[in-house]
Amino acid sequence: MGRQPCCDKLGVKKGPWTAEEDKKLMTFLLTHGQCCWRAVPKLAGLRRCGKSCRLRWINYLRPDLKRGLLNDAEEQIVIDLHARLGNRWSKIAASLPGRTDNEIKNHWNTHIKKKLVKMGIDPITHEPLHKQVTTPQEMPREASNQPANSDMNIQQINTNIPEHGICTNSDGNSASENSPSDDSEPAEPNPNCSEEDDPLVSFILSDTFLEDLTWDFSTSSEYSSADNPTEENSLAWFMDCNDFGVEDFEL
DNA sequence: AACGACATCAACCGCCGTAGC
DNA sequence: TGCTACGGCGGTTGATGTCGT
Repeated sequence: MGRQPCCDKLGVKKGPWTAEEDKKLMTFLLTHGQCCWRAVPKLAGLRRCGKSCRLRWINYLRPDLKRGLLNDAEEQIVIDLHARLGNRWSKIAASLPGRTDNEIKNHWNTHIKKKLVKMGIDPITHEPLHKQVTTPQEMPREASNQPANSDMNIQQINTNIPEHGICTNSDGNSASENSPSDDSEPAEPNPNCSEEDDPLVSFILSDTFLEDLTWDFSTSSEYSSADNPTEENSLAWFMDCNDFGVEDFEL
């Protein structure tokens, strides 16, 4: 026998979350922390699937989330990382504190994609649209919606592939815009645009940066005393960070 | 003011890798 | 060793909001 089922489908509520459900989930998680998601709905008194609770917390309730549209700098980071990583939204989100993979994915599909197309850049390959020559050999890659380097692992990507995107050339355009990568092979590192040349990219891709993303809300000094974080402090932090008011939770 | 088209985004679905039994 | 649940991920959907006519 394996484990017990994740959640019995019967009696599990779906659809938009109510303020009361949010309150229950948030209070539970702030009090007990994240344990096994399967147990969360039961312990928190929710008729939801554990997966649903996890998603709600990560995408909406998590106190360290940023609100609002991505700014230009964040957008540029997304574009650059997408050029390297493809649709690995969670990896991209890990480089943007306070942003979720879902949020970035949505923003990509609704804003950035169109912006790139307007600029004449293929949002999938990040190459100029007019250079797109579809050969039979290239079809599978396009069909899989992956960039040329998608089969490389992250380490390879971070160490081997050319760095282009945020880096700008002398015209002020992003290097990826004018990338002469007509061949589908991983190009040699661009001497004019390397990771080392771009401190922002270098920092984002460094282990130090990623390790700093602890998301440990309880350690936020502004809203919790350093040695004794309380639920009240956490709630205060949350209320400051979210655009709905206290009255929504009837607190 | 009413309607349809389009845009946005929260949430669901299904798949995959990992780990427990 | 194989089965199964868990956690996580990316793709997709549908409800809602906004804009144009």
